[in-house]
Amino acid sequence: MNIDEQVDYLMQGTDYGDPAIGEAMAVELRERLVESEKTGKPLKVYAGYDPTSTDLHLGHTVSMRKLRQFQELGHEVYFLIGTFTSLIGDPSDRDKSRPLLSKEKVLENARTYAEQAFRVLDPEKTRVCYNGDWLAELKMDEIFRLASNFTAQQFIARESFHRRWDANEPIYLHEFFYPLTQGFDAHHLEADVQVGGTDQLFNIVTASRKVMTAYGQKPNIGITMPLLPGTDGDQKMSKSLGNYIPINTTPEDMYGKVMSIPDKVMPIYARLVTNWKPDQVNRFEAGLETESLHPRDAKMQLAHAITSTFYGLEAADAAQTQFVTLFQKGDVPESMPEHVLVSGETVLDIMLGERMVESRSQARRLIEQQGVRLDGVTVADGAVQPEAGSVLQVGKRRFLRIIKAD
RNA sequence: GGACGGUUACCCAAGUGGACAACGGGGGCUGACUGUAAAUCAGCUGGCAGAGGCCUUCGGAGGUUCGAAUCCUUCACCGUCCA
Repeated sequence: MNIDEQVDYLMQGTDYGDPAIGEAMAVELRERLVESEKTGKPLKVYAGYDPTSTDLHLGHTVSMRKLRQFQELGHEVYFLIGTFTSLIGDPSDRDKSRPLLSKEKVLENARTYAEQAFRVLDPEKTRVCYNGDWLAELKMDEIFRLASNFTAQQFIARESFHRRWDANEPIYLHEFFYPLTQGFDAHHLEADVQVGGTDQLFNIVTASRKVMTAYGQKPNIGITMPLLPGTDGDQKMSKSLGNYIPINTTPEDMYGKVMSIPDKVMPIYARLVTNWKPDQVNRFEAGLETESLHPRDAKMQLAHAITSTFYGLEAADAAQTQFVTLFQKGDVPESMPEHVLVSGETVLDIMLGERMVESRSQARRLIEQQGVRLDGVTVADGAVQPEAGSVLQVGKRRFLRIIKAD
């Protein structure tokens, strides 16, 4: 790829709200790429992820894919785990402050982050770092120096703070420091490029660049990507909203969760979380618009494509087959957990013993609601004693094969 | 430090002495329907027991009362405003 193609490739899919910012960033990126080619020094590219929970999800992979593209072009990627910043909590686009996490919790969450990230990133070309390593060492005078580059008004003007200010809701002082610490990360890493979601626009474009400038560095280039909506199709994907698709799950679960997204967000998913080429995405969207592509088939393609990038083609095929069997044909899956029958056991006993339900009351309720089947026949009475060889189905998704002891 | 307000089930939130296992919404679950785990509609959503009974729950502890989520005391935590 020549430089212009590289710029196009790297700017593809970015979103800045204000197109002027995007153009400015593209120009700077081009300069930086030219320079890198001349000196032979790869660009330092980073994105930070706050370990506020144990799971990375599809939403995180949007920026990770962008990092991956930089890797493909030979640049150096820093996968920054925000062990320090997550203690503060990013106030971006939140209307509530987040409770402070404990240090232990953060470290526990961070433990498998890198591992999960390597499902997208190239481990060979990725450096993992933790911002607690340097942020915890910051001295007060340095923090003051950083803070003196900003005014309270600049922060209050941000929508997330503004809303809270008007609503008389608390804005804690430490929340102001989040963007500063992020800026310090960029400074510490001597980053050329910082990748993040559009909600990071202020943190990256205003805060980080200003901090770097204050340190006499060349400000990093911001690459901001659109936010991926969650499975509700409305709000941004996040664990706390429960509308997320984790990376660390089963292929079947991932496939099914993608199938549950509303039709309207299929194009965004195609654009942000598949490996499809732009013309492929365009064909997909056009197919949906002209209705030459059936929405169900489209979603199946999407689910298959997404699942296969994380688990491989074979697993995606199997997940698809299972989905068709279970939900389109209403059949029983090929494999399922087994339960060794103890004589005298009732359906109720088994449901509870195998933790298919949390309590006997819940089991009773399910039976009343006709949600429990034995070999496809609705169970009317929890006291029924199943025979070995039968299949117990609870709800749509939970299956158990009852086998006899040998 | 002062004034006022708050703490209710997974989340938001009503309830201010009995009819409260606690309105309503969200979420979740089940069923019907379907192209999907979408949308829509209906039901369920503390536990134990099963003909309607018992136990635990409304920040913690104690008290008043035949009876308390509701009143009193006290403790803890939180918020807004004023300093």
